[in-house]
Amino acid sequence: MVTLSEENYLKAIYHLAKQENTSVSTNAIAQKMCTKASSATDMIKKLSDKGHVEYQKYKGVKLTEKGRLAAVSVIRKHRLWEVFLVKKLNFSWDEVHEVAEQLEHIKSDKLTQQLDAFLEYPKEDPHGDSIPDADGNFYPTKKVLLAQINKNQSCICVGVKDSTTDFLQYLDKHSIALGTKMKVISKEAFDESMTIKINKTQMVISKEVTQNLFVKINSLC
Amino acid sequence: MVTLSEENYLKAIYHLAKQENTSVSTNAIAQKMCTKASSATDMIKKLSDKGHVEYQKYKGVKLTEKGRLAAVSVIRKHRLWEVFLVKKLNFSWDEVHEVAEQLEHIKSDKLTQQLDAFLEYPKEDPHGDSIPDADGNFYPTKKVLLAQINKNQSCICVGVKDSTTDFLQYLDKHSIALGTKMKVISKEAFDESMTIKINKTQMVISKEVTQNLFVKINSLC
DNA sequence: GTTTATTTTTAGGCAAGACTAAAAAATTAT
DNA sequence: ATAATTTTTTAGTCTTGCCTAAAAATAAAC
Repeated sequence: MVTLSEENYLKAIYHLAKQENTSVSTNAIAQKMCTKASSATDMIKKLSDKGHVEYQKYKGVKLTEKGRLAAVSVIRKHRLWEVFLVKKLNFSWDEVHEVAEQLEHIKSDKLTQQLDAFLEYPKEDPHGDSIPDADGNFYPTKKVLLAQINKNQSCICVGVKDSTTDFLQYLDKHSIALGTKMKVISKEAFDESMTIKINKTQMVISKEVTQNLFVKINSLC
Repeated sequence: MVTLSEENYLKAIYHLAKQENTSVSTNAIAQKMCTKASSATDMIKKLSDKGHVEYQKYKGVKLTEKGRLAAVSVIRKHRLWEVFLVKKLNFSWDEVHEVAEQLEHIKSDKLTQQLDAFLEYPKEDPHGDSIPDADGNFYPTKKVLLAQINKNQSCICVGVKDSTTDFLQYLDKHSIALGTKMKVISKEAFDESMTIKINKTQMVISKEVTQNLFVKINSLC
């Protein structure tokens, strides 16, 4: 049995290591969890005892396969619930995270499985992040930052890098959502701003936006 | 802020007092919560400090209006989630309770409200129990036990009194579910068993069943 | 290659929620 | 009405997850 707190630490470690299984420092974990380093050390010992991480004093931690699966299971649930909230309950991008943080800890294999089916096996959450399958495997999409798209190329919004409320609200305000198609009209060398066309309307977006919006190249047009 | 544990105690007290606001004993609470009386006393003090119950030493507790609303809010969420699980995720009667026990503690007014709308404002959960509205008001259905239905009367199954797994599985096995229409063919004075007709098939059911199945009289036939 | 700064760990405490054992109040029986 | 029994409360402990302060290990600076 893995506690709620343990699940949150595992998730934090997973995200800090970002797929590669690099070693994660105690301080980094403490910072991500908004606790003190001593609290992180306590939890690290517990996770180590339970076989979720490999731990050597002063050397940081690495997730074991057991720990990775536990973390990915939580991430899978989090992302499925986000899809549910947006698709079925009309939540907007910036409202889902907090609730999904709670829902991700519900323990019921049948629930997760049936929810997945009910949502018709989505591959990505509303922020464009890949949803792992029940075995913990990801099928990542080849998303790139909008900044890397060339003039006259078309693309589809598939996610965000920065997921702060400010940015998500900016996008909502300018009618940019997951699945929105856009075409790059021009790029300014000076400030790296970009003019894009969505439907019939053109708009200028700053470097900050182009570097935080993930898109998939739309090969159809 | 009301903790998970506090919510569970409030719910237990509410159910023990069963609508009327009668006084509930420490022992009864402890038993319902599967803890010891001393633990119940501890929590009672905390709930009293927070204004959720009126408490006098050795005299038991009564819910305050604040406490009642907190309890009903949890019950509302529990029952809405049960409807969701059965209607949308194909859970059966006897599988929902455990999961709903977890989901009922998710804190998000918007979630509850949107879930209610998504389910099209159900009035009853899969066991036939009334779902309170957002203000904590119940609109109870006039359900009666099947035992009280007269010969040749028709009725619709709306719930169960005994919600043990054994009973729910018995019902599943005999194709009796929420909404199932049935007609009383005959009643035996000897053992209080009953012959009922569901669709075209007749079956004999024991006193134990008739006294644990809630039905609504079907005035249409 | 010491010395200084940073990171990490240890040690000792605190609050929540549970427990056991014993004391106090209330209830029941004689 | 007093004795016996049951219920409830108190007192003291335990575990989880957090904290602060101090010690130990590592890393950086000179």
